[in-house]
Amino acid sequence: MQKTPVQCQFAETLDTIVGKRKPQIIYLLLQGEPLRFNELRRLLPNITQRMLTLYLRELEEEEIVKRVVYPQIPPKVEYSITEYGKSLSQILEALHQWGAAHAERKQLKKENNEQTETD
Amino acid sequence: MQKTPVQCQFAETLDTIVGKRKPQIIYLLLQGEPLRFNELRRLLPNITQRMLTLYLRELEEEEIVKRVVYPQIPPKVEYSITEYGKSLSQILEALHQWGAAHAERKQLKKENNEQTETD
DNA sequence: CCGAATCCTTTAGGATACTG
DNA sequence: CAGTATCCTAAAGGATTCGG
Repeated sequence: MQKTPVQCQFAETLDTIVGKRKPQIIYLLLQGEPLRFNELRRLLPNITQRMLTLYLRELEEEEIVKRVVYPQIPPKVEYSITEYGKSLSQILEALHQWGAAHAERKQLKKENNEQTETD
Repeated sequence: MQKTPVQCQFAETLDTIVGKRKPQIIYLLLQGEPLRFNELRRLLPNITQRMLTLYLRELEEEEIVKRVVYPQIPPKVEYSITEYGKSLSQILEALHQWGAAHAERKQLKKENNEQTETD
């Protein structure tokens, strides 16, 4: 019985959340309100139907997101976060906060460079 | 003055830590001990010199990792985590733990499927 | 409204050989 | 020992078109 290597732990998690706009999709659904396909589309600037569909299928596959089809004309499909998906909340928040701090730091560094260049 | 969109916060962070073995490199250096190039190579199964170099350069660029060259023959270079790099610790831990839990869940699900297939 | 199917471009990652 | 330099493949992302 082989212990799962450290490497895989990261890979498992990152495979789940990595993708150009996957984190944002999860983040939007973590707000609690179910969202329809075209609502998500509007909230994700310039995303193609293909990519949105792909991301949602992947998230559905891993039971992060629940897909509910209302059999009516015109069709209506709602996506919402699952209980399991909510377990990603801390990670997303951590990523979000670090990103903000990082951007700030970059900005400061840039200003410092501009400062010292004129010395 | 435009507010940084939510999307970018995730992108900033993920750009920093995403890569097939980047998280593991950070994780290894977070242990505290500086590591030499070939030590890292040994600790990262099957990584090529090229990829290790690339990852390290990227991390150095973002000041996550500090590179120290000892001018001697044969050459000696040590890589260590920076104070700033340590701020990634929580994120890495969170990813690590979720990955472990996720793997466990997957395993349970698989067992359940095998169970119900024989009903 | 919510997709599937097809085709195309870009990038990440790797194999291999060479060097101060 | 610690890298560079080339070349190559697979996968991610995207543009566009079609359909129930």
